[in-house]
Amino acid sequence: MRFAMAERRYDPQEIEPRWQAVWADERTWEVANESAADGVAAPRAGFQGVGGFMQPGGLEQNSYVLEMLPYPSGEPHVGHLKNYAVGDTVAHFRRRRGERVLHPMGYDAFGLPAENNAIKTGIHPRDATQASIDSYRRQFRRWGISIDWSREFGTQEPSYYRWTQWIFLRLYERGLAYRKQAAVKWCPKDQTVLANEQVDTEGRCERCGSLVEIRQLEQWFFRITDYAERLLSDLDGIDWPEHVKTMQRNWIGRSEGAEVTFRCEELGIDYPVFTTRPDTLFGATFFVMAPEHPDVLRLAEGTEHERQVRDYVNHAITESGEERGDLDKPKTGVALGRTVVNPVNGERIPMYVADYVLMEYGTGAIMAVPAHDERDYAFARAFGLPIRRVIEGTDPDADEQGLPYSGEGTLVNSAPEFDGLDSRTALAEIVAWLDRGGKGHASVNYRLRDWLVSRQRYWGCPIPILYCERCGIVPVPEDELPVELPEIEDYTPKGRSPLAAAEDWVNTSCPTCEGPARRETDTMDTFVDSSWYFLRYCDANNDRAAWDQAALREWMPVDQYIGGVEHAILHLMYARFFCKALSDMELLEVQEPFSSLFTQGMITRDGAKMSSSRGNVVAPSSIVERFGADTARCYVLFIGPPDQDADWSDEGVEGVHRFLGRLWRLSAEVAELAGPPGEGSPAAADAQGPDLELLRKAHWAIDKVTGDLRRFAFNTAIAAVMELLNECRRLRDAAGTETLRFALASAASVLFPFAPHTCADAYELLTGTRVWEQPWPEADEALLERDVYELVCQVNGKLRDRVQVAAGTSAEELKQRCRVAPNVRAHVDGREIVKEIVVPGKLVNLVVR
RNA sequence: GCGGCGGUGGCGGAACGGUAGACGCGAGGCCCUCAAAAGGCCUUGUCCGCAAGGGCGUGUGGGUUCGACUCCCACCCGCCGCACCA
Repeated sequence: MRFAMAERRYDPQEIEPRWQAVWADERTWEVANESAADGVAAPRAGFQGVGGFMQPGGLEQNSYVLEMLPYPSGEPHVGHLKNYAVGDTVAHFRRRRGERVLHPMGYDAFGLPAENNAIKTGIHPRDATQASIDSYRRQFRRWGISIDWSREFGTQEPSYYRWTQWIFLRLYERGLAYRKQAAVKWCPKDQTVLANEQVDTEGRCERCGSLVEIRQLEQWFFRITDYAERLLSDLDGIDWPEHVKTMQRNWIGRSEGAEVTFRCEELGIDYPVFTTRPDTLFGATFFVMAPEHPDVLRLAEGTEHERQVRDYVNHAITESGEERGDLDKPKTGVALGRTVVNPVNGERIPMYVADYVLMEYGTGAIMAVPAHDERDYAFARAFGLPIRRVIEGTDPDADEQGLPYSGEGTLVNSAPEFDGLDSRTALAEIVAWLDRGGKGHASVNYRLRDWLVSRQRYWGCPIPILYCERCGIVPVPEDELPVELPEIEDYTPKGRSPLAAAEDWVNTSCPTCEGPARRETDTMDTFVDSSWYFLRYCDANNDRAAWDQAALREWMPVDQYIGGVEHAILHLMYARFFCKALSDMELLEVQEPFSSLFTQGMITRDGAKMSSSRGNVVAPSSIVERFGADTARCYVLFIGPPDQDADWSDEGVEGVHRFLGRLWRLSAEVAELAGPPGEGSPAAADAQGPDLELLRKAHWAIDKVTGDLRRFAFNTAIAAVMELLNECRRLRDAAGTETLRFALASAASVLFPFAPHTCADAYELLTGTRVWEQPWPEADEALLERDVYELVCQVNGKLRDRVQVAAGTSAEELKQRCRVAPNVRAHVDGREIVKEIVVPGKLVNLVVR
């Protein structure tokens, strides 16, 4: 036994802070802007910068690796740990491959939890937020994440939100920020309005779960709908998970069709409707408006239905989204006592109000074609309205009972010039006919609504707008930015922003006419703050501008973005919109912020989401204290494929910890035994026996980890290093110390992105050098191929034997070797070989009869 | 209802159409120790068999193939989106 066992203890609590101090002192992970003469710190003199050694010509590629910024509340949870473990691994891997990597950190620090906490405790949101930020920063540093801390900021800092306001004003100038009166979604618990995206399917606030109410309010919106088409089509060009793209496509909800005008002759008003099936126009037998439609009451006024309509509308608009959205409930509605004229045939059809028509979509009114639409059909049956078939399906059997039929087919009962046409042709011709007569036109409709950004809350970015009695809406002049949040006494929301109570702050004078003016008291949706933070990182310390274009050119777009799938629509769509809008203003040169997106899966415990109410929360800090940061990081990556959900296991953590301990201890022992590094590196050419075997395994592992890192298969990458270490342990007595040194150094080198402290330490013990300054190792192709391998011998596809053969053995020879293998003979004897399949390097399959 | 993802040992999970179960956990046996902790060595899909070996095995049923966890068809189950979007 050459090695004394377990003499040295693996002590991450000593190792990890030691290396963290080196990286902090030397500012190892900072990158300077090449373009910049601004505030971004340049690396310390004398330090070459990571990657510089790889491409002496200075040809390094810049790359930008970013994890979604955290909302700081309390201390980070395991979801953060996984998020930053993935990002840091990617960042390290890219650096070692010669890229200059921008890997910054910040905090999405405005938001309701801090404000609600202030209401409860009286602690200023600013102070509570600052405490959380400090705690997050402390943890991230303790995790050893390779952050460029010189670019850190929080979105609540005036030096940041000054530029959020500046962007708001740019959007306002362009007409992309506007104010309008609308039916908006109001959360009664959070006491603020919400954007459509922030209300879930059941009509609940995505933050607190309360059922939202609808209110008529005048609010600020961003005109994201102007970008619907580009937001949709540009999805094709970005490397994002398909399911995220699908979710965005569904959310944007593009549909092609036509807008057709129906005229109410009694009142002389035109009502356009959107339809995707203008080919069914002749089948329209009634007309339906949403209860929220502004004309409904006016239409019914003076008719015998007035009272009924009024009652129905009142009921419908107070009904919750959940009740109204119930698909199983029978259709309800009330006749308006008015008619509209179908433009294609001049028919007068009755008007109804019904809650199955939504004000938010299309024009808030529809033509109803009961024969060819399920919902209209249900309504027609309930109200005894005529059903007229105008499309005959292609399937002749399904016809008579087959209503409603929503497929394509041949037109019937329409007009002589259209009857007999197939629905597609008819659709085009009918639209053309409408267009000629000024009765309609082809049209594209989107489900996407404009982004409501006003919030009636305190702890957010003030909207930089004034209301002047004389001049109306006046933007705050740029040189007066930021409009800072005033100090207030009472955060309690009262249906309007708490800022409204800050009289001294609210009352100001108009910059144009110098008359009295009042400040906008709403703050911005916090998703505004996070829609551009990745731009600010590129030039984080610029106090003259939001950014310098040259800085953006250097880093944007983000090469690899990493975060949770819960932002698939919200943040990821808003950020895309900002990019497009800013680029139209020539403030930015990219159209898409995130070239490549990775969405990590959730970590659950006992199959359930971790939450303090369930009491199943695993605090990363407790894991780090017990096992060290490297164990915590490796574990969350080893647990399974990183894009899938995974269940936490305490035993699994211990397993990873044992592995890191074995790696470190064996490295320490080999380093001690082998003496100072440098001399006698193992030459592959003359290695043989166990040395060759171990060398091969090392190169195999290098190759495997490299490939796995490229495809984000972190779990199998770690498994490969485990295999290499197991091989080192198996051969520790048989192989030479230099071979062992090489094998262990290789293990430490490729595991460094996952477990940077342990690997930096082991690597230094073994080689006397800093692993992060070494280029990523390359596997020796020659050593990846075996000179002997195990040939699998199958009979009728079943494994019957294995034989050792030399690499390069001919197919004929392989067949022969297979045929004579003892257990193969037992299965072949007395039967006829009808076919022999040879897969060189793998197997031979004998087909017998 | 529509769309997406998934279903493999006791558990988490591996497997370019080519040895199913890598790696880890757990479990069992053993070593070290006065003992414990830590560490080390071995076994571990399942059934039959002393063994050699054989049968069965990747949600279900079909198909393609010399060969299917992998490809095709039809289902079942679970999770996640979306859903009266005209």
